[in-house]
Amino acid sequence: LNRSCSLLDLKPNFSGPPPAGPDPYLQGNIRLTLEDPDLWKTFHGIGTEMIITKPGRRMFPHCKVNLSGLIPCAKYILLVDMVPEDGFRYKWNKEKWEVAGKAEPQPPCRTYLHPDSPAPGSHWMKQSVSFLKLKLTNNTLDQHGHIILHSMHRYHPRFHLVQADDLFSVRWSVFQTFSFPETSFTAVTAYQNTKITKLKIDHNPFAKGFREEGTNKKRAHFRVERKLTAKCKSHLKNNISLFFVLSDFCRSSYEGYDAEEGDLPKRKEGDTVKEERYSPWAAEREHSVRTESPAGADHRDMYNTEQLVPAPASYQPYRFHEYGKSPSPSSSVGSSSSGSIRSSFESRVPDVATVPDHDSSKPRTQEVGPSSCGPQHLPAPQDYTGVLNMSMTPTNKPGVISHHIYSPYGAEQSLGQWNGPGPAQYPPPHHLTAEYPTQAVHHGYHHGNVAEWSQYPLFSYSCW
DNA sequence: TCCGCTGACACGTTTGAATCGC
DNA sequence: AGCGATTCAAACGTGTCAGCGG
Repeated sequence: LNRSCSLLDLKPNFSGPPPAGPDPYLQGNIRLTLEDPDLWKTFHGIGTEMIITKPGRRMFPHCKVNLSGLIPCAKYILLVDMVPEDGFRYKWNKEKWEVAGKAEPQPPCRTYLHPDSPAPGSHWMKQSVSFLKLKLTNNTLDQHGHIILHSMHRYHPRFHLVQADDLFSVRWSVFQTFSFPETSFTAVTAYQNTKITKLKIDHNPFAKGFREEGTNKKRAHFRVERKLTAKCKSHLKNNISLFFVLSDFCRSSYEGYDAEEGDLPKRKEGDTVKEERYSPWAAEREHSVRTESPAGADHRDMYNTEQLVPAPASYQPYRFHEYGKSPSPSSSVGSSSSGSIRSSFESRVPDVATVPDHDSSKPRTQEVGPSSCGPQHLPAPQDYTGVLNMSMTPTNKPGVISHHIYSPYGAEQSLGQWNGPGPAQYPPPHHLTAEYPTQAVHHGYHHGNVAEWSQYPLFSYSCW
């Protein structure tokens, strides 16, 4: 059932020291499968939307993957970032998505580091890996480390698996990238497609209160009260008698209620979702038109692979058919390649934060699960919990990379072993936006020394 | 006027501390 | 005293919707 992709190619990030640990050859069977692919496909068939809010909003469905083929004893780091699907902004118009212009400048690029990282392969493989706590925000000044996105823009999550004992050795490590077409979504501040709303309510336990069975009366009552409150505020502000307020409310509120009841049959149409399986994004995903990509990007990906897992043939072609005339600009480009696993040599710079001064002798307080792999002098997993901020911050120490790690589980601890900017863990907002060097994207794999590396953000290729 | 965004709200789930029984 | 099961309240996550503002 699971969608999966096997490692088709494997190369070290760059010509640095060889990967620590076992022979990379042994890693050729690594598989990363998306859990609950049917649910994702159901959403994708309609056109997944993800709410983004200032305080941050979880994804639903949330990213959950299974890993296999890892070396049980070797340590791995698992990351997720969000990649723009294309260079456009969209709008919801008459029950479909339309291009509404060029994409806005890319927000500060962040990567979410799985809280368990780093952990041995046995840990990653023993159960599914959930990114439940990953949050999306539209607040470009966000200080919590959530992934920043633009509303009305399309993205898809991308998973990065790095074999590394810790974040400090990531640079010398092999990493692979995986993505799944059906996980693409449009970031929105309010749902546009009512079918998506219905799907979310039906499948998300937290939204159980909005399901049609049972609680309608309560919510209707709630709406009435809200309406009264709003009207009272409004009318009182204008010194209008409460008598008229109430009489007006009594009329209009029930009109509203009736109208909603009348809407129910429309909502029921959502039940036909499965029959109507289509996607506003049709075939464009296959083409991945990144029309706004920096020139020359194609030459950057020499040492990494992205395992793009296309939807099954039975799934995507109909979308292509249904939306062949989609206004989406990419739908008219290229051809579908569904039906086979594709390894995409997407341009990117495999730069990962590295701190040379890491004290490996520091006592460890916790290991990730039982391990029979002998002594491992590694930081406690939570040390790296959270999100990597891709922004660059001036540091006092030459050669120190100042990627910021945000941790929803303990910000203080998360950076405990980094020789980064210290108190500037949450840098002034201007660091978040202005210092993302797009030029870094073009010079990925020739790093002479650590100081030079510090110019480059982690996975900067994802932002253009 | 339109439309995207925001914040307050009710409802349900999750979490963790407190309590109880063995 | 220690452990596991249960209870309960606070925290959190959710979609809704009126109002705001560009």
